[in-house]
Amino acid sequence: MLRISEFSRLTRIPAKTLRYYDDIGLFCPAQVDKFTGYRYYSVNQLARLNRILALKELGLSLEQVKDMLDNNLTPEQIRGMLMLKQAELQQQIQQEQMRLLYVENKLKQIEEEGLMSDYEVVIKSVAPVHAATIRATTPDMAHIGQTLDRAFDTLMTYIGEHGKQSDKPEECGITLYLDPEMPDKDILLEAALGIEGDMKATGDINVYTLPAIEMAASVVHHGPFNTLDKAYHALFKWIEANDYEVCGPNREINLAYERGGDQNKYVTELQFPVKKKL
Amino acid sequence: MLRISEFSRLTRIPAKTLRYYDDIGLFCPAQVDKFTGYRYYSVNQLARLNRILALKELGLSLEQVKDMLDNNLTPEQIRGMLMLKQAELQQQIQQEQMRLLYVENKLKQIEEEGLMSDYEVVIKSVAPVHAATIRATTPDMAHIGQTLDRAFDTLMTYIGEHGKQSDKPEECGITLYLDPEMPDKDILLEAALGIEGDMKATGDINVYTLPAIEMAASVVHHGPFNTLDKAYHALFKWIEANDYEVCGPNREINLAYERGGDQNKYVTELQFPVKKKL
DNA sequence: TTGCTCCTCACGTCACGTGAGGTGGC
DNA sequence: TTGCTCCTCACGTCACGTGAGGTGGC
Repeated sequence: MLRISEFSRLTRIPAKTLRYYDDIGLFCPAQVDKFTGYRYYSVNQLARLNRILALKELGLSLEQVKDMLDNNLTPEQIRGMLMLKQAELQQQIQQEQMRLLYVENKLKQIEEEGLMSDYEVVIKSVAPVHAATIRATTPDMAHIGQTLDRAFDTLMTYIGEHGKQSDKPEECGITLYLDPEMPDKDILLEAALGIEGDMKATGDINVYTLPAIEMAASVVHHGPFNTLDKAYHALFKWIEANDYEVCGPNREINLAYERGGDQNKYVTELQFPVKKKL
Repeated sequence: MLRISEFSRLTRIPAKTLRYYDDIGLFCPAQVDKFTGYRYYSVNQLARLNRILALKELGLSLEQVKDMLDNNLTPEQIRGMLMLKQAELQQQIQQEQMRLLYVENKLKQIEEEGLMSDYEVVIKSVAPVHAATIRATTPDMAHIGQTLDRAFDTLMTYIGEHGKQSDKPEECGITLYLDPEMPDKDILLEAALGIEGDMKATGDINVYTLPAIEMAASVVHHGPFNTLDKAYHALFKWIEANDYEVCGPNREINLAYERGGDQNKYVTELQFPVKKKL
């Protein structure tokens, strides 16, 4: 019989850990002195301990290891647990590789642009928006302001007469860009305002639910619209560098906007639906 | 100003998490009602929040994120943190890939041999052993028992006269196999017994410290020596399947052995120094 | 006998999640 | 007014590590 420190030295498992395994009933000493509480281990216990260590190495929790060893599971159950673990590990590896790419790109960015950039891109999901919308075109970005003002005016008037506007800040001014950019072509866009309850559509006005976006690359721009291109640029660069690709029409969300108000107080979120390449 | 639930919906961060970030001083509401304690957030806070989320996505801890945002670190410090994280991630990925391989092989093994095998291989380190040793050769494995008995007898006698034997169970009978297997050649081996303190060498007896093994693939065999080949077989198979390679002389450790005693009570550990391929 | 080893609490870790129980706001 | 939202504890998670304070073994 070996004392805990001897068994610890033999197995290279810290004594504290052996005590812990005893506490949770995973691996108990062959014998415990009734009076002193001293734990005594036998070399025959190495079989079980090695089984535990091997299963732990697979990434299973101690709870799962205990399950596998004590509740003699069917081969099917064991296969099931291992296959689940396999899938988990594959996912984790993917995630870590993504993180690694993030870190590498952040390092590059710091070298190129110095310290932290003004635009931090995050991946988020976007909820569906029940909205009234209207489509419009504009020949170039220089006139987009007027086009949108007119579109939103029409929408507001219509909603005021036929229903109720949503008061959620993220639904109070959404612009969708429907076409991928085409030089020498009009830009097709859709203005949308969230509404509460149902409402009928008429003529130019559509009423439907903008779909949720599972994965949107999002960036927030503070300040006037005429510097929005910087935000777009940062976003494109990030998407490219981190192996995403755009997979749907992008949106602009007016989070703080007042027509004629102080443009420095504007807050606009850009959302691009994306998916991982490959 | 937005209430916590609104800000939570907008950012897709659970309210509980926002409260937690407030608690730890990482991200506090723009305003807190003195009487009700209600938290109020502003869309202008999105800049900081996104910065936090982006850095968190890199795998940094909230503590580190706070550091980077609040203690305006030098670019060099920030680069340092990111490069450290990069190295950590690379290591983690390697580890997970190893685990994945373990799981896959365990699945294969279950298919081939049914449920759990008798031999669980673990990777462990082995401490250096200060020992007296003696070399011997044997023409084939059939005569190894006698060869070793003689070698250990000689050692014991010598140690009894010139020093003191170690009482650590893992040092009471070590056999090293010095040659890679060569058919038609004698097998060269070295018997070693741990000793306490120093001791002079004479003639055939060497006194030195068996080196530590950083990574040893280890398996424990219970029962008579004539079935040890099963343990060897399991070990070789495991090493091969999991992309390790042997990188030094292997050892047999007698953990429970009594000459002429009940062979079913024998416990023997096999240790192969290994390293990862590639 | 003295120092060594072992023992049992109890608390900390990390980023929250999960109630419990209570109060303000509309 | 009623139900909804928000608040603050307090506890749990996972696999231990880190003391504190005390006792048996050689």
